[in-house]
Amino acid sequence: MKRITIRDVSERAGVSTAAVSYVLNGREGKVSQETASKVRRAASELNYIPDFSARSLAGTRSKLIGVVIPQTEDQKQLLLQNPFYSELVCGIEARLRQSGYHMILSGVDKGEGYLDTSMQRNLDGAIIMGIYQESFYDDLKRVKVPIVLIDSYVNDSYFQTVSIDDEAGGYMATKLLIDNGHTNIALVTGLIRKDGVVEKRFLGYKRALKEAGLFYNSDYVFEHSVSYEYGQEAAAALAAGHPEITAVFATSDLVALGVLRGLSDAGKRVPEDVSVVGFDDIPVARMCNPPLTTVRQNIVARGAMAADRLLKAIEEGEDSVADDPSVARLELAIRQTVQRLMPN
Amino acid sequence: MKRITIRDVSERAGVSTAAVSYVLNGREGKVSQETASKVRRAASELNYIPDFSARSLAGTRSKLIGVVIPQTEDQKQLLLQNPFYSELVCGIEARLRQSGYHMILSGVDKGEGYLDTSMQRNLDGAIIMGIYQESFYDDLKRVKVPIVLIDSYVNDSYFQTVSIDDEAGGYMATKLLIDNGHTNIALVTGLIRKDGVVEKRFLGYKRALKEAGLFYNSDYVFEHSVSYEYGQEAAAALAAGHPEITAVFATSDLVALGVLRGLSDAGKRVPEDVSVVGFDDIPVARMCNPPLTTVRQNIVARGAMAADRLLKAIEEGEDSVADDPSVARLELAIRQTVQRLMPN
DNA sequence: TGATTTAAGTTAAACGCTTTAACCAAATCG
DNA sequence: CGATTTGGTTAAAGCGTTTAACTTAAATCA
Repeated sequence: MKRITIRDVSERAGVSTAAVSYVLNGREGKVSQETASKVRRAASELNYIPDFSARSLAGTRSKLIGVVIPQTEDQKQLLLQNPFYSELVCGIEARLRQSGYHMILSGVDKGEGYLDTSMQRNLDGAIIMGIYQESFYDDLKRVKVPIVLIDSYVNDSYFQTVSIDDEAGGYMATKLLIDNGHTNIALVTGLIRKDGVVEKRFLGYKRALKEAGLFYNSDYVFEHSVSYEYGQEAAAALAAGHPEITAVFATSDLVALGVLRGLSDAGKRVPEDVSVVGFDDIPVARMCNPPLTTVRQNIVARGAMAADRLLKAIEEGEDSVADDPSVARLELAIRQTVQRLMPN
Repeated sequence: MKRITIRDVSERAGVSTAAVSYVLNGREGKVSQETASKVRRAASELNYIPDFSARSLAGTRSKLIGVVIPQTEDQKQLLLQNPFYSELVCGIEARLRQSGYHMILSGVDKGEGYLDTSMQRNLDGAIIMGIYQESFYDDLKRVKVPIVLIDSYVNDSYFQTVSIDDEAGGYMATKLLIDNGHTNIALVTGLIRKDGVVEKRFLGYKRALKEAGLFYNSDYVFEHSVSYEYGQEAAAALAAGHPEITAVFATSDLVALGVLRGLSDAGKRVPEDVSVVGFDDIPVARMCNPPLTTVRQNIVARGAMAADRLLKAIEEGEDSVADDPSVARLELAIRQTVQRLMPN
């Protein structure tokens, strides 16, 4: 399939290639209405498709966005198995496509090497999900291209963020349990790093307890990793060691699912014996058995927000960047894993 | 960040840019060991990163692979929510990255417009999942670039495929149920199109029945769409209309999960009253309650296979393409949704 | 020894596009 | 009426690579 170039179009329209370029890039005022329409006609008759490599080389936009998600430690695979990330990617892709951009999706190895990718491909911008080591963010800044962070509390005004109020979410979940009469409420969660998503949710948990006049008992927090397996493990430990616990707040649905299984294996019924609330509302949350009560964030919408912000920054230049972080809305998805505690 | 070009490297090494290019692309024999190492040193001292746009323009490989997955009808979003696709993408991405390629992930609108993308970006190849209208494949062929199809029985030797033995899988699932004493076995499935994945599984189902001397009863096949919702719906219908049914084969785990819910809503217990077997073994299959017995295909591995095939075709040229389709292995994942039927 | 092949590099064109400086009428001005 | 502006257009210079064609020097051969 022979490539149709801008030159072919210009010849057909009887104008110069520059004129064609002007028309096709919407440089108003540089060209008369008449030639503009001649050019457009020629282009569509020839079925002209611009070559983005050439465009990119010539110094304009590549219309390529880098999207980074964490990868599994062992296999070096994308963490796309985590529905949370897939959903985000869905939201991002749809919005980018709609604006004529394409997405290069990749995992990064310990935060290294992405600088190369970015330069090789002349990326116009990037969306980064997850948390990486410091040096990764330094690299990112050196590329001098707009960047949006999702799920990250990196404190640097260079980056834009699209976040949720994790603290409020943690509070909502815990409050729901308290309102249902629970007082011994466990927290099952990934590692609580300083300034991480998880820490905020943890803080919300503590605030709710305090507000209700309940003691915060550090024996009730099970903290390790964000995975189904850990949820299961923690539930087993908790059922065995703390029979007085009647409710669990898991800071991620994936973990909550594990908790469900762990409790069931330990002979506890949900929600009769123990209530459980998760966080995220990934699609499985409503498919599992019993359907999981959880804190819903509209993940797809959040992806779209991130894309919007990025595109805005790219197209309207640095100046347009709002430095208030976008904060997506949160609500409770009440399903069947929380039950009022019957005083016995 | 000023871009370091091949010219900078050449000057530093005291050779021509051509020499640098030869060295960096491993053109053996064009250049002496001595200059080669001078060049390499210079390149690494300057931290040279080649510009892929320029490479692509100059007529060599873009090192970009297009990956296409279906999108939802309504929202125009990627169907990445379906874990089956996410897993494939994981496998593909890991392998591509490892070989220095990048992936442009996108959905296509009714099979249209992808030709453009492909030409704009000078894609080196593409991996297509799902099934599209005829014209899409015609477009694909016109780009003259290697293409691997996943989950598609398009009968055209131009395309390479990475498939599984769907018929055998359908047979395995059904046989498992028969071996457990079931005779009234329903099939819940997406639309059975001619030459589709689903048809093959359906054929396996029929073969197992026939082989066991059981009647094929078309009232027992519930055929509509591959979704949780439909599984739920079908299960309701089946429980209400055919109480004699004691087992269900769902041709996809997503559907099977719906069936689980539908049965439970209808007051049927799984596996005590009705046994269920799914297909795919997506991660949720082991997380749901009870854990789903299903036909396992190693989805991630299949993605990797697809990537391997594609890279081979790209790097070793057309001639190297094996025209035997790769067929991935299948096995039963026995969990807790199938029970021996007690004669009453 | 002289002719010929080979090895090691270099030069310069090409890839398809954007963009700037220059150009040319035609219109406007003093 | 000559000088200046202006709207419209063009030719040409990159952008960073690759590669075919060419050069030169050294090695091989008869």
